[in-house]
Amino acid sequence: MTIKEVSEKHEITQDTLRYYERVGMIPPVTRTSGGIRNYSEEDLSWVELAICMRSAGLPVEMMIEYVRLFREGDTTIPARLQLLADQREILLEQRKQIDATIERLNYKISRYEIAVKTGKLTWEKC
Amino acid sequence: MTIKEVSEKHEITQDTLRYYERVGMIPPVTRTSGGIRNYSEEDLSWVELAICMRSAGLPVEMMIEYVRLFREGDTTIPARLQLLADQREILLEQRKQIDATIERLNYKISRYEIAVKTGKLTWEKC
DNA sequence: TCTTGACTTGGAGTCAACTCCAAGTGCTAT
DNA sequence: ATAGCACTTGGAGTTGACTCCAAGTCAAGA
Repeated sequence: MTIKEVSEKHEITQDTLRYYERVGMIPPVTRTSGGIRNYSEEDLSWVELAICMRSAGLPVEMMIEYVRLFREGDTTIPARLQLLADQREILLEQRKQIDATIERLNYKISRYEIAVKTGKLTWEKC
Repeated sequence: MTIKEVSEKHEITQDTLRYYERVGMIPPVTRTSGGIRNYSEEDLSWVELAICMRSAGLPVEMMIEYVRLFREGDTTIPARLQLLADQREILLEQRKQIDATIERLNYKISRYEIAVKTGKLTWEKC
């Protein structure tokens, strides 16, 4: 699969795909004899994983570390487990924060909906 | 309340508090006759709101817009309602993404936990 | 009064994560 | 075989959100 196809499939720029590879967020991608990227099934799995982690807001740095450990071999399995568990913890925390903010927005929105009918917003400061 | 007290209360640097005010993410803070910040109840509400929105990952830009509308008066109530509803939509989307990533991590972690016992990870590519 | 320390400002610097660019290479269709 | 286009690289530029700094001000205690 060419870089163009991958970029279209995942709605991500070619520049970003090259950037992910350059910084080590995914392992080096398979190339044609001419040096052109030709993403294999496995390369695609890495791309998909990277996009998934990034879209949840996890740092590029953590994926770089994960790939580094992965390429070091099976002895790093406990370290990888720890890394993934840490990131899950961060996401659970982040989700709590988002839920709190959604709740707050729900409250404000309900008050604004009433205000839209009356044309005036009562008591709250902000 | 002084900037020092506010920064300690919310575990945020004084620099960040001044930055929030400077860019208009919160309205201008009450000052003493000598020009020193003296946060009122209302100022504190704004700070708290700003911190809440930021901790969920919403952009500074949107709070600037909200404050701008707020200061324009009651005619902007429908616009503010729209703005808040849009941000809620973004957060709901973001939460979905986080949930998907947590699910993915759960799966990987469970596989790694098995691998830690056997010392070897079977089949998966990454 | 003089010093100390917390405050003020405007502006510059940093960091993560892209995003863009220039110069060069190589497949493909006419 | 040559024009055109998609690809390559290394490196520079951009954006958002802080974070730091220098120079100055002000209130309070020795």
